Amino acid sequence: MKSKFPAPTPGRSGPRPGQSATLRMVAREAGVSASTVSRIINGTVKVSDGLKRSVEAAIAKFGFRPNAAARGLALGKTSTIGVVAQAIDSPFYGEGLRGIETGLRQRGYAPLIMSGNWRIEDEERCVQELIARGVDGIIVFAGRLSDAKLKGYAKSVPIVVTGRRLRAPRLLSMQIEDAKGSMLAVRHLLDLGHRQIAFITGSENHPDAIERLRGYTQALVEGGIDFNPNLVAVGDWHEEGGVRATLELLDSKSRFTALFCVNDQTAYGACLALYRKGLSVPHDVSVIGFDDLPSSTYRLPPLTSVRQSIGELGERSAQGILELIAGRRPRIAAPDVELMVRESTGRCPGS
Amino acid sequence: MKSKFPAPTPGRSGPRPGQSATLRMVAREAGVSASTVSRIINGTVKVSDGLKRSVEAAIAKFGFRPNAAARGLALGKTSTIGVVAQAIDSPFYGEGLRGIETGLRQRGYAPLIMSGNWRIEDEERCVQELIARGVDGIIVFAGRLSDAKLKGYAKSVPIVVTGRRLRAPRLLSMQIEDAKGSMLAVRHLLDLGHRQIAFITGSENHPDAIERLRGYTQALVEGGIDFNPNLVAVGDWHEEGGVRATLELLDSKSRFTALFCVNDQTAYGACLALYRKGLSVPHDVSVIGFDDLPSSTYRLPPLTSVRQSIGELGERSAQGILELIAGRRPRIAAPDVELMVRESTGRCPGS
DNA sequence: CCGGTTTCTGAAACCGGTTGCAGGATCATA
DNA sequence: TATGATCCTGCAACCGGTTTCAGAAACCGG
Repeated sequence: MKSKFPAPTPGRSGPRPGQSATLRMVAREAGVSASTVSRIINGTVKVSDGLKRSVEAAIAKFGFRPNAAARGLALGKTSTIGVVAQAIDSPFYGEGLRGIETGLRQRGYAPLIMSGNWRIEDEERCVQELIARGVDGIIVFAGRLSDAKLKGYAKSVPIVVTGRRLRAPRLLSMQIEDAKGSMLAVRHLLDLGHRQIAFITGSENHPDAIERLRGYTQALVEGGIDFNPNLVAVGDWHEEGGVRATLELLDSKSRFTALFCVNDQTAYGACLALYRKGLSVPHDVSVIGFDDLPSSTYRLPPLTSVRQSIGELGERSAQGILELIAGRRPRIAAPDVELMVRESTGRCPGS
Repeated sequence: MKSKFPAPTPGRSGPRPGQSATLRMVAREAGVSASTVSRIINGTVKVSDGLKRSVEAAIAKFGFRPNAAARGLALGKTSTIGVVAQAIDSPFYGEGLRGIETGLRQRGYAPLIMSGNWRIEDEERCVQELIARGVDGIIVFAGRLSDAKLKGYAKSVPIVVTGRRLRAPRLLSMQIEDAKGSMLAVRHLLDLGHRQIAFITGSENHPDAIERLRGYTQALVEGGIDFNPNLVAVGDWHEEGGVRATLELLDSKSRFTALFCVNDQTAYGACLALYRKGLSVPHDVSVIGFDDLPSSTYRLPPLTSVRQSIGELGERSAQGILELIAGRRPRIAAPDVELMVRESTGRCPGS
């Protein structure tokens, strides 16, 4: 009953030259059964010292590493966490992914990253693909997927989602304090004597953008200033949108001495546009961003920004998903926002 | 002979609420055998129309997606490509990873990304871990691992490595034309009348840094200028190193009117340091970077840089690894370097 | 109307680890 | 020394797909 079954010949590549060793090969080499080797590797039970030594020798000899697919199949887990990002190449996501990787690595998990490209259907495809790949959990980093869908998916796999507030079993959401961050920024500008403060938002219907706009208006009102819709322009979260929106603002009749941008990349664009128009930051216009990307420290001038430590958020997401997997109900919140004052903001010219 | 074997109870989580359907469940529902369902899904053989329809109905009903671990085990492949990056959060790698993901996605592969953190031992751990996870191939994006090790690993799995030239079976290397890029940059500066051109390198023993330095000296020599070691400073590939190195250069007695940096991030730091010292770019000093990161277009002033389309490099790496997996010997080279002239370079003040 | 194809379909082996159960060896106790 | 408790280890079932082989059904021409 050994091998009536002919070699399966997977694909056309044939048996690999360096074909990795199997558990049974190690077992045969060490003169024990596969179960014993497995138990030694996982430390499931104690085995006699002699055996242990010889098995370890055999493992070393073959350079054996248990096949993850087989192990995953048997255990029903893959030690892999799916991550849905939106654009793997944006500095924002880069930092978050680093945090996630760091958080997962130390527990023996690895991230399987996919990009949603800000498209709801791409995102959905990602989630399904990840589930099919049997990830043990999914982290949705700032997605667009509907709450209902997310809850539904949470039935088949634990989910951590950032950027919204949502309660469901086996799901953890972490909301950045967008409004609070905006208020910090605007208050800082008010303190500097600015009264005409413009705002460049992201895509108009994006929840984060909406919240940040809300914080902006609220802080203005608290400062006794009327909200002026002409001082709000629409960007696209990227530098390009920042340039465009800033030019629009400058072309409109409304004057402003300070500019608060929905994120740092938008602020970068804004600074460039101001520079093109011969305006100096912060002399003529103060500029504040949101996110505090690492490179903001090195802008000219260094950009004042609302810090929301994305890296930390990533690490916490990782921690959260692992807790969920362990069956616990984690109570983890996003890190606090905080204003990093640098050189792109200064006293209002006239004041 | 149904189930004398008690439920294995994987972990403590028990059977999941939304436990995904299995092939046999679908088969039972459709009144056929598992083999038939498998064949229909993979299109291995033709089946009668009626069966096909009812099986598809059953699949849809359960929302069935074949378990990737099981499939991987049976097929001996995982449709996953391991990627060893160095720092997932650097803009450089971000762009490369996007390219890789794009290239893989369309062929049904997904990247499993790990960070080597520029440490050779981390990198090695990554590669081993990836192999254990049964990836079908590995892309090493600008690594430090020795050529010999790499060749060794290539015996167990196809490898694409960027940033060096190396020939081995089942291995494809793609070398960026570092020296050529440097020469483009320096020649541009020479054309603008600069004669004192400084250079900030990366970590001193890094192959890319060495090559870029070589291109720099060669272009100088061709321009009839002696190489002056006092005009070379050491950075760390990051903004911080650029700042430090620039300050060192300024403090030294050697004057310079142009500054070529080993990469864009270093150039960002250099610009900041110049700004701090009251020097204007490009009025007092011209600055050129290398990589042409997306954000370089939006620097103040927009940075002149040697473009080496990392995204394209990533896509080609993806294409290369898939070719290797298919058993072919791809002939793919890195994209050409090209100088993007922007506003951080201008005519030499005195000329 | 029958033997020979051709086409489908199902049973079962297999991928490579994990683990419940049971049997043998070892040890302690009466 | 007999006997029950404790340890250790091997057998074999199982995870969930894939694939070979063989048998059944449908189709062919003679």
